[in-house]
Amino acid sequence: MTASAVDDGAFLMQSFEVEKTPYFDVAMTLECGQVFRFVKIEDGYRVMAKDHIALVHDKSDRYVIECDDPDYFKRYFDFETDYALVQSKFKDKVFVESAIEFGRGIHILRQDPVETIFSFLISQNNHIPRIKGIIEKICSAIGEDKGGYHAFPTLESLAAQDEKFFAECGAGYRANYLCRVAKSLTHENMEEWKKLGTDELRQKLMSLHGVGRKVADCILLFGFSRFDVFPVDTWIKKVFSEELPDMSADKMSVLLVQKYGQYSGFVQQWLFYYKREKKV
DNA sequence: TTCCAGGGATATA
DNA sequence: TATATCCATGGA
Repeated sequence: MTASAVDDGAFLMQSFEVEKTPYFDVAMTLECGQVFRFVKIEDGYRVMAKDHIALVHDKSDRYVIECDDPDYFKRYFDFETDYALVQSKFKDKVFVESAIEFGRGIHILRQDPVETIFSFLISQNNHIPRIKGIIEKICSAIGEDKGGYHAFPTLESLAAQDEKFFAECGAGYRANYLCRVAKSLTHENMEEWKKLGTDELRQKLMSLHGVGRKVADCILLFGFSRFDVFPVDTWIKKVFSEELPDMSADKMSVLLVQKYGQYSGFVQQWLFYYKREKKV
């Protein structure tokens, strides 16, 4: 769908602007693998998040963000964090500094916890283009029709589906995970989960069928804004294949959090993007 | 055509 | 605790 096709939508009543700096780049932020519900439009991106939508227009000196809820997207894009300060903490790490130079404009999005749980369940052993397709099919099928786009489905509507539904959306063997997790989450209170410490919250997440340490850490980072995590996937394994040979992903994750501390999540994302995009 | 992907569950030792 | 195998699917 083109921008003009949705420009007249009743949901795009407000807009705000963000000055361009080296520390925020919409393309990097969306394309770095942390989020799956966005499409490229002529002058920027169309972003769907939970039940919200935004059109991000890339002007020469600024971004103009048309959306249904400016407060939601100001928080979503994380304009509060001082990324220059975070990046300044890693000047002495040679490889990390190269990765920062390459992905300087990445922000860690503040995504909806439930949407993040289902997105990263689908992500396991899967390619990013296909992950996007599966999520889109699920949203189109059972997400609320907002007039021009579909919201991410509510937990109730996800829990009402059987395994066959998720399989027909292309989820493969993960259909069983999605179905079971939807049903078990209806007994949980996300607001209470948000109050938990990182380790305790990880245990909660890993108790869900199909959620291991890596997926739990992605959910912690992107869905609960916990930065003291270091998700280790196939790309991060490649980054550390010489430094940490023959080490399990879980063990590597623990070790890397010890090494990079409270800002581990940022480091992980810079390295992931650098390795995957630049293929170094 | 084969390989591989933002892995995890399960069985086995 | 550590390792091997299986899992659906489609992009490259």
